[in-house]
Amino acid sequence: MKIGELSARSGVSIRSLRYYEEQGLLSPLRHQNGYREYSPFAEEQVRTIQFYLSLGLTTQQISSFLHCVLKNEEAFCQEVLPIYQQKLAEIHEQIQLLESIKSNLEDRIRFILDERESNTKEK
Amino acid sequence: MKIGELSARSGVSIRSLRYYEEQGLLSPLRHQNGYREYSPFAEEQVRTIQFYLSLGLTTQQISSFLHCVLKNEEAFCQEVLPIYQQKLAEIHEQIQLLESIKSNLEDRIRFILDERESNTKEK
DNA sequence: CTTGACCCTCACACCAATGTCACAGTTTAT
DNA sequence: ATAAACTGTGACATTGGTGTGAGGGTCAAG
Repeated sequence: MKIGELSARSGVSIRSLRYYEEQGLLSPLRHQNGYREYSPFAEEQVRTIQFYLSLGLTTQQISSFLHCVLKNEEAFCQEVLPIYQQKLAEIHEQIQLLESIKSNLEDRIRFILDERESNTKEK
Repeated sequence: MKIGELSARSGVSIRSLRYYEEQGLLSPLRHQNGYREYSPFAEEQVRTIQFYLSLGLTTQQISSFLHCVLKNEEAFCQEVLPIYQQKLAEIHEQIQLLESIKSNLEDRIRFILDERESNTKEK
């Protein structure tokens, strides 16, 4: 199938499909006219890529194990676990930061509301 | 004081001080030679800016209320509360997203480890 | 007067996936 | 045959605070 069809089937923009190829995640054949020809498996492959992207992995990380996970169980691919663990640590750190900002904001919002209330009563 | 001193006192890079000015957060006087002259209050002002930035606010948001909070109690400045609330909502959303990724990663890590273990026992 | 330490402005780089043009060739349908 | 619908490459924009460097004034101490 050609790129437009793959895009329609997978819901991923043509731009992104070309980008994935540039990053080594897809390797469609080429027709003599230069058009990309994707195998029927490409659709699932694209969904797999999208899934890993949704976990916050970069195309570079994905490219390091995609060839393996497409042919095997994920658990079989040694490269995956350390990347997951590293990503989990990053996520954890980001959550910590956001939680601390959240507390800070909540405190200050509460303070402002309290302040307003006491000023209202005061009068 | 000149920019180098303010930078040293506040711990904020010269580059950032100039950027804050460009964004309307600081308005130092200028000497005839073009050098910026900061008042002694600038140090606290810069710390205030840094604090709001650490809450994840943009310079644009900060500029909308900085003039007020520098002269009044924060609770007095009407512009602050809606910005805090909006920011809190964003943070909340981001945390939700990260938490869902985190669960996903944890599940998959657990699965991989389980898989390895059962394969080990199997043999 | 010269050296070194400041200061100035302007501008590109960054991070990374995606959107969006511009411009051009190909195929398909009318 | 011509227009519409695809496809190709290339390149810039996005986000926003900060780093960094070029190229050039200013000033104080030796």
